[in-house]
Amino acid sequence: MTNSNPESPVTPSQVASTPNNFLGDIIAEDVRTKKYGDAQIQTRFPPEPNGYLHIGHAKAICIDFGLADQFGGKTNLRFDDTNPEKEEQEYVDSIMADVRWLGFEWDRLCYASDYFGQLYEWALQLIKAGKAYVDDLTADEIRQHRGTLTEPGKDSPYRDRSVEENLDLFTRMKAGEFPDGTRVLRAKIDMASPNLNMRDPVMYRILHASHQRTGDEWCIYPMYDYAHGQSDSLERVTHSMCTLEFTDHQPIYRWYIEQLGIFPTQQIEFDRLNITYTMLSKRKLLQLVKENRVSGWDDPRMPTLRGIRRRGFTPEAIRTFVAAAGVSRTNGVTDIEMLEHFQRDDLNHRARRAMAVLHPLKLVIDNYPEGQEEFVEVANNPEDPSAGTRQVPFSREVYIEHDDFREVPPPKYYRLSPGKEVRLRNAYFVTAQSVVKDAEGNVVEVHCTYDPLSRGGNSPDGRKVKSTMHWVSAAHAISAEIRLYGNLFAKADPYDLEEGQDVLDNLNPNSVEILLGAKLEPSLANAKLEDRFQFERVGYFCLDPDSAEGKLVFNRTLALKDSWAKEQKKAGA
RNA sequence: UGGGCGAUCGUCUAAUGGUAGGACAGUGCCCUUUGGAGGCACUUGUCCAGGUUCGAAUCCUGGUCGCCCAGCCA
Repeated sequence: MTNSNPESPVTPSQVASTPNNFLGDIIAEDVRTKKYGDAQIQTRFPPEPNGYLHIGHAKAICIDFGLADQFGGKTNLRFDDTNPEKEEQEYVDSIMADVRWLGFEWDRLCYASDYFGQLYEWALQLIKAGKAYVDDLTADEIRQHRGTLTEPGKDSPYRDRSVEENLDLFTRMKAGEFPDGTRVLRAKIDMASPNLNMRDPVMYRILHASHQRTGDEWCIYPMYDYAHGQSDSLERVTHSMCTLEFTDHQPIYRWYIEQLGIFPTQQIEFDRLNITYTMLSKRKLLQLVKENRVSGWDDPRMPTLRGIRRRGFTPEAIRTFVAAAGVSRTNGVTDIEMLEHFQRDDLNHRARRAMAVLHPLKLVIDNYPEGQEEFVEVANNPEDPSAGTRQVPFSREVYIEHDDFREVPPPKYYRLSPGKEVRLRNAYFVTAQSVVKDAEGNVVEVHCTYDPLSRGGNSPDGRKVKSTMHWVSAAHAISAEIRLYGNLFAKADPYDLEEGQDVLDNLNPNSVEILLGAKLEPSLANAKLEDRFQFERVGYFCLDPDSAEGKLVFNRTLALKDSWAKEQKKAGA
């Protein structure tokens, strides 16, 4: 993937995959100054297994794995599984699969729960050093004692218990002698700190809950803030990248590391990925699934990796997009068009072309012999000659897109209309002659004549046509269900709410449109899952797993850019 | 309001005291057997006010605006 030879061609995506950013600058400097001696660069991707990964995680993954790779280091996948009440094996499995799908492989597979024993020992050590105490205050009382943003907190009345009493109480907490919520272990730091995170943070809470990995071995569980920094330290993570909201937690991690005298990991924060028309709250995403507002975590409208994968997005495009969007410390919102651009760019180069008519209109070629059929040769991908060609059947009756014929053409309309000659792609020139209408006056059939000399799509006399249209032979067409997807949210900023509204009130009511009458060229009957196609002049599509024997379902990944639609919009405006 | 973080084209992001550049979006033209793709061109920006300096997006001072923090969530 890296290219050190300046003479050899470098593709734009390669350039985009190794951008300069402030994280790389920091690591490069640390490598230069040998801050960690001869130790390799070590990073980690630390998801909590309480939901499916989404495009925002993809950014973190690309940063964690990408940066380590760039500097010859390694990356661990570590599950931050310190809250058994929210975490499930299902999520662990999906996260591993999704990381691999994105194209990354971890060095070590770790769990914060691997460190429960060590963390407990360290807690004992802190108690013995007079740096931690058991607090009997209720959650409510602890909150009240914490103070506010502007007022300092108050010491708990249990803050000055003896080491012996703390040791006794904490070991009994572990032994299961106390009910949930009755006591916690807290770090003795500073109740007056302007950083609320430092006002004697809770280290352990009592939770008689079964953990997906440790079962019932523990009934006390460490808080994230007590577990995270030490987990990094234990894995000798040199650079621990995380999102901006954890900036205020750095002092806690450092405090534990200093008190314990263990390996000092360096944490560096970066901005979260935000995308227009998209919502990346794990909690809200869960709600969408639970309330059946979408078909599941893998609904093609979901911003989950599972969802966009089913929609037809590729790991390559996601990685290119993440790199292009960049990383900084500003809170911004990236235009979803940027994601779509890199996905189209990727698919344009790789996707096999096919012809599919979404809204069929029958076109009868009056001077084409009845009962005759022939095959025309079509390039599988004009962008890639090595993709070869295929034979597509042609006959007297074909389907064309309803929108490709206008009885009364508007200005700048290049497609078929009475008396106008156009090209049926790779086949023949045809000229519209007459129409058949139903009782309501809708055009239901168009009759035309063709020029037999224009076989393949060119006339020997050099005649030009203004438009080329896709088509499917009616006699050979296969049917399929087509699902057209749009943005899940109606507003660029889903959180742009009226008083009393919820973000889910901004869901786009038209985020999916299902077409049942589409006609496709027969070769599409052989489509397999993960195959990607460009239906020419329409968009990029992939086979949906809902497909079954004799029942094809295609998802539209993205529509092709449409300058005619833009033209119409301008005319209408 | 206490603390932390941040502010560069419409959007995202470079420039690390020395020509404000790229990508996306937009506009126009060219090309085209996909109104796709491609090519060319164009437009638009350093939050504000002072200061230091030969020279400031960058350094200093003071404002303004935005984000995060008061879970026994992560």
